[in-house]
Amino acid sequence: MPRLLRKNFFNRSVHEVAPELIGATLLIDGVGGTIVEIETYHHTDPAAHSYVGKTQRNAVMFGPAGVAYVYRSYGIHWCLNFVCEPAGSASAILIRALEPSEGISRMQRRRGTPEPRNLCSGPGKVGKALGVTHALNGMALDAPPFALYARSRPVEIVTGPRIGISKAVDLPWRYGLKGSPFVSKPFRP
DNA sequence: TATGAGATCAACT
DNA sequence: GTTGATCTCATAC
Repeated sequence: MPRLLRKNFFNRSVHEVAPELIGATLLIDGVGGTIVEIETYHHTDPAAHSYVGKTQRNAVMFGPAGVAYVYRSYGIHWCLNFVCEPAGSASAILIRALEPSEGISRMQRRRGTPEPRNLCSGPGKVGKALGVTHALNGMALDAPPFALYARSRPVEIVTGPRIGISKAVDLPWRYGLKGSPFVSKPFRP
């Protein structure tokens, strides 16, 4: 049986947590799969929502670790983050892509496409496929509807610059599962 | 394969 | 009024 990740798993720096999340399994209401791509954001990072201080939108980033931070992206998409580090550090990990494994038919229905490689290959797609909404903002990651399982075998990790940002574009804070065809964009060798 | 527009909203200038 | 931690579809090469 896989090991359930508890809240205190997130009570560390995003850069300690991130590599351990690659290969872990994320389910929401029984739907999801293996995490293959994430990005980290930190309060000292100009690209982070929390960089400019606490606002109504990013408030949960300033609270305890081990909860979800959900925000509306481009007015269209819901994007899911995991809040890390002790309270007040305002850092989080953006879930960018999954390899679908559970509830695939529900994801196909929500996404309107049958292609497994296209179900969760981007933060907005993950949000839609897993039914993420604002209602999940601030909710604990170790209680329903969330379920997070540690990876059961070692994985090879690749890193690179983050995607879709205009500040701090060179920081290599994008993490991926090496060779996975389910990432949002290929990692440069 | 690559580039561009439109969708749509909260935060910020 | 402008800008995004984006995606899809259309049109062009």
